[in-house]
Amino acid sequence: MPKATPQTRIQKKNTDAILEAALEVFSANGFRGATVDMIANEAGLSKPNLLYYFASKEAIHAAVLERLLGTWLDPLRALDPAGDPLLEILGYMHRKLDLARDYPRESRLFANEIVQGAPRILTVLQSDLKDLVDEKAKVIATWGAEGRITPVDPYHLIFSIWSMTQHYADFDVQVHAILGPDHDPYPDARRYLETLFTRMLRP
Amino acid sequence: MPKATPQTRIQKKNTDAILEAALEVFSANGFRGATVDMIANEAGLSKPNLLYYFASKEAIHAAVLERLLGTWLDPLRALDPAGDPLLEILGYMHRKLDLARDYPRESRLFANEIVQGAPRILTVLQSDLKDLVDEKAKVIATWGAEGRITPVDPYHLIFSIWSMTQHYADFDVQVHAILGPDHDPYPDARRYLETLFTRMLRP
DNA sequence: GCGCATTTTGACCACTTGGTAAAACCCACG
DNA sequence: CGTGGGTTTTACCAAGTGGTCAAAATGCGC
Repeated sequence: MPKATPQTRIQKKNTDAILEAALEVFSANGFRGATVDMIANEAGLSKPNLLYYFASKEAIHAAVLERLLGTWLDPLRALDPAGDPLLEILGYMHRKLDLARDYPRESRLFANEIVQGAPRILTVLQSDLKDLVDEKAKVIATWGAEGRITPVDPYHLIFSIWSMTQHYADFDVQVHAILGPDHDPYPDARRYLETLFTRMLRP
Repeated sequence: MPKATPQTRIQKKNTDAILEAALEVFSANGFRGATVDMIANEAGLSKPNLLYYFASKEAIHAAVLERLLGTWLDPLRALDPAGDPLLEILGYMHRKLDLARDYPRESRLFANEIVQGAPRILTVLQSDLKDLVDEKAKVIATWGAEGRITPVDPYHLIFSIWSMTQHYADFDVQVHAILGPDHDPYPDARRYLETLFTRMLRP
């Protein structure tokens, strides 16, 4: 087994290839639908070789999730209590929409996990995510109480930003089934969501 | 193999039990995560006995999906072009939210299927669903053009209703990870979504 | 170019899984 | 009764799966 922190050039190259391949395969098939062989194949390695770098299928999945978690939480972390309320919320929505457009596989990976009960990340949701959301919900509630935006339930405001932006990544095939396969939904989505949040929140 | 349309009392009882069990198991584990044994067990039958009623795992899945499709499209079908625009859209949103609350397994079944590329229902989405959405989008666009509601992109309006309401069923464990396991989110969600759509759409 | 640690492979295993075959069972009807 | 249709079970595959292991191949510092 290689050391905990990859050191040699070849270790870094292979672990990177494995994580990239695992993201591709897990996001497209879910945990149980993915096989170690698929991931090894996608990474250009043999199955035993892949298992030389990661102890098990679970371990690969955990590593992929952990690597993504930061990226996934950053847009909310960046919501600035000192900024202009409406612009801050619109900015958060824009960052999440960009994330859905640029990292759809990551979005689908989380979606797969959570739809099936989040057995592998529930504790992280209950600690890190909850703490972060509680903190930012308080900020938004204050803005509402001060009359700087329309007072709305801050938790459900955050849920609505998550759901509407991630929808374009997670339900991508449904969106394209309706709008046509060549239609890029993101420009219109951006305009629509801007209108929606602006009209709802502007005092 | 039993006839195409169940006739005997015992056939009806067993096919019903199988479809109910399959909904439970498929929605909780996805297609590949579900096993025929799990479904048989949940239905109180042996595996070969279950396969006496349905030719294959795929056949069970197809039957469950088909049975649900009507239920899933009805709320949009009921949107009345002759009604009051804002009330019609709010009514649609309410019906979808009630569906998420009362039929979360059905919602998750679709979510699982679509997140993984909808391999088994893509054609239905491209025909039945698309036609219905096109029709209702035209109605909403007319309301906007007539100034009876704020003009917004009707397709993205429909997407936003889907995503925000289904979020409470599909991402249920995440919602509860943040709000606490005993918190019922639906009353607050209803108020929030009413505010959101009313403020966005009221001319 | 030598020797050692790292990396890769081929062969293999135990277990799960979807599905089958045929015998056994049930039970309404004559 | 008893018999014949529908129903259920027992025993069983073949394929696929996650994972192991020892040996072979390959770097890489000296």
